[in-house]
Formats: sequence, structure tokens, C-alpha cells
Amino acid sequence: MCGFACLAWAMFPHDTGMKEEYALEKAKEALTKFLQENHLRKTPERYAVLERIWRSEGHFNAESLYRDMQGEYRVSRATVYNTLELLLQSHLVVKHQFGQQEAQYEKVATDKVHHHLVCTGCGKVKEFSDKHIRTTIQARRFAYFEPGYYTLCIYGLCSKCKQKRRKQ
Amino acid sequence: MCGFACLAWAMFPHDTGMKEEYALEKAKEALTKFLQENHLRKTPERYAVLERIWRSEGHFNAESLYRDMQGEYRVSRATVYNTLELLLQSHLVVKHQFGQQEAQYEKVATDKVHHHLVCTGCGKVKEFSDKHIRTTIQARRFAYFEPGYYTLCIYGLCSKCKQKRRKQ
DNA sequence: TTTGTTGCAAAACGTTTGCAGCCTC
DNA sequence: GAGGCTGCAAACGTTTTGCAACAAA
Repeated sequence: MCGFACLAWAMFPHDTGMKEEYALEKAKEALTKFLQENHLRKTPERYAVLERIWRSEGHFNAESLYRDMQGEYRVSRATVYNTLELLLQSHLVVKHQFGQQEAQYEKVATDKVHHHLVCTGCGKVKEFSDKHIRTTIQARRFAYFEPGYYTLCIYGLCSKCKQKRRKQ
Repeated sequence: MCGFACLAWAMFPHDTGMKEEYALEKAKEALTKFLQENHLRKTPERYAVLERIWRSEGHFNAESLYRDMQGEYRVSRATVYNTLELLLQSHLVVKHQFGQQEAQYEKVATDKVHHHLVCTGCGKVKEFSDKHIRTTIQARRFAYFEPGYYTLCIYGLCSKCKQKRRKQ
């Protein structure tokens, strides 16, 4: 048994060939289940946000999500924030706070649990995967704490910024 | 050789009996070295901020640091933020962005590299140490990235919030 | 003397909140 | 029909910025 009782991880097992449609459908089901269990309403806005996120790749922030949705849907900023909070609670989305800038989100659709390299020079964020690190962290148990998900950020200098610093 | 070229970790090796005075003195030396190497000025305000941090324990944020310093020293909020940025760059201080709240800082004085459990229910942050996790992460090398420090946050529910959720 | 650094206050920024009206249940 | 949820805009709190004065080099 994995200490990380993460709905999404369990739902989307290792399957690199998984169709996108299928993933979106599964995500919708998970959201529906979550809303029902918590006696929350199944509003079209909530599904619209979910869809928009599932059609995109990589990191995004609340503002970019809001902007991207204008035109296609009519959803307010407040609803974007509200819905992100719900998706966070249902483990369909993960939130990162890299620099001091705005929060970054990611869908937990694929099984690609990864870690982050954040350059303190230019602020760029790269991803990397390390099975050994992942399993080590996920194997850890806690007496009075139920882990849901984790974020590992390694801060340092990318090669470009390292060179810049040398020249000075 | 450790991939983490962290000034502070190298400077303060495992030594649980280290005198606080000594640690402060070492930290001042490190700051001086950093300022000189980067052609920055050794202002009294910068050393005052360093001292105040070194006399405290645990996490703090910019505002609490600023407030605590009023009376004893006369340092502006802007200088607090500026100096924290310098201490961050010199790896004398580490910065965390837990929830959506303000950033938390910590001195890197002792060798207690630790990880964090963040409760998504009440927002409380607990620390834990795990040598296995630590060494696994620190052993990792990167082709085009020089790691400085890392933060590992495990988000989940503390036992109190877990019980609350059940009752609903 | 030069110019990096300071204090102050205003501005910026992401996020949250209050409220009237809407729509799910 | 009740009240959870929405859009809108104003408010919030943290962090950044602009600028004149100061002081380290």
C-alpha cells in the first residue's frame, strides 16, 4: 500500500499510450465523484475549467488559465480560483509555489510524477524524473499525517546563469 | 564531492554542540566573504538583519523579522527584503513558499537539513528529518544545473483535520 | 567623489472577499 | 423554493519600486 492516498495516481496507472479523451473522461468522472461525495454542485463552470486544464500541457497559473478561457467559455476569475481549490482538494491538480511570483498548477493526469529544478538566476523551471528519489519519498510513512502529494524543488543555477556569474 | 555546493553546509559541519556565538561569528564571516566577492557594501543594516535572524529559532517571515527588529535596530522594510535576497543568494538563509500566504525563511546555521509536512486542512507546517531521503536527493547529479539547496514539502492531512473531514 | 544602499511611501501584484442575482438540487 | 455558486469589482496583504538623502569605498 502506498502512503500517498492520491486519487489521481491510482486512477491513471502507468500507461504512456493513454488517449487524451480517455484521460479527460476519467478526470470528469473523478470530479463528479468528488462533488457528489462532498455535496457540492456540478456546475458547468467547474467542468469547463477541468476541460481547459486537461487540453493543455505543462504548468499554468490562475491568470493564464482565466485568460485562455475567455471567448471559449465565460468564467470569472473568482470561479477559476474556486475551482482550482476544488481540483486541488480532489488531487486532480497539484499546486507549486516556486519563486515569489504567482502559484503554478499542473494536472495530475499522467503518471509522470516529477521534480523541479528552479534556477535562482533567471527563474526558469525545468522538470526531471528520478525513480529512486520518488520511491524513497513515497515509501516514507508518518505516524500522524496522511500524505497526499509532494513537491520537490531543487534551487540552483542553470548553466547559462552560472557562466554569467563567472564573467562578472 | 557533494553536488550541493552550499556554502553554509560546508561551513557548519555536523556539530550539535556548536556554540551559538560561534555560529553567528561564522555566519558574519560568510556574509563578509560574499559581499566582498560580489563587490557589495558591508552596511551595518545587513549585519543587523543577519544577527537578528541568528538569534532566533525556526521559521520567520519578512514582516515578523521587520517588526522584531524595530526598537533594537532601525531598519526599513525595503532593507529587510533586500538583505533577505542577499542572504538567500549566499545560501545563509533558505526560503519556503508553503501555502498562498507569505514566504517563510530559515537560517541555514545548523546542519539540520529537514523536510516539511504541510497540512492542507489547517495550513500548519511540521518538520521532519529523514537521512535516507536527504542523501538520495543530495546524491543526484545534473548535467547542466548546479544545485544549491532544495525544499521537499509533503502536502496532506494532519490527524486532526483527517478526523474533522470524516465527521462531515 | 562616486554610486551602491537606505528609508519612506506609493504602487504593483496575485489572491480573496462581499454581494446581488442566478441556477443546481 | 432554498441556498450554493456565479460574476463583478473592490479590498486585501505581501512584495516591489521610485526617489531623494546618505554613507561605504
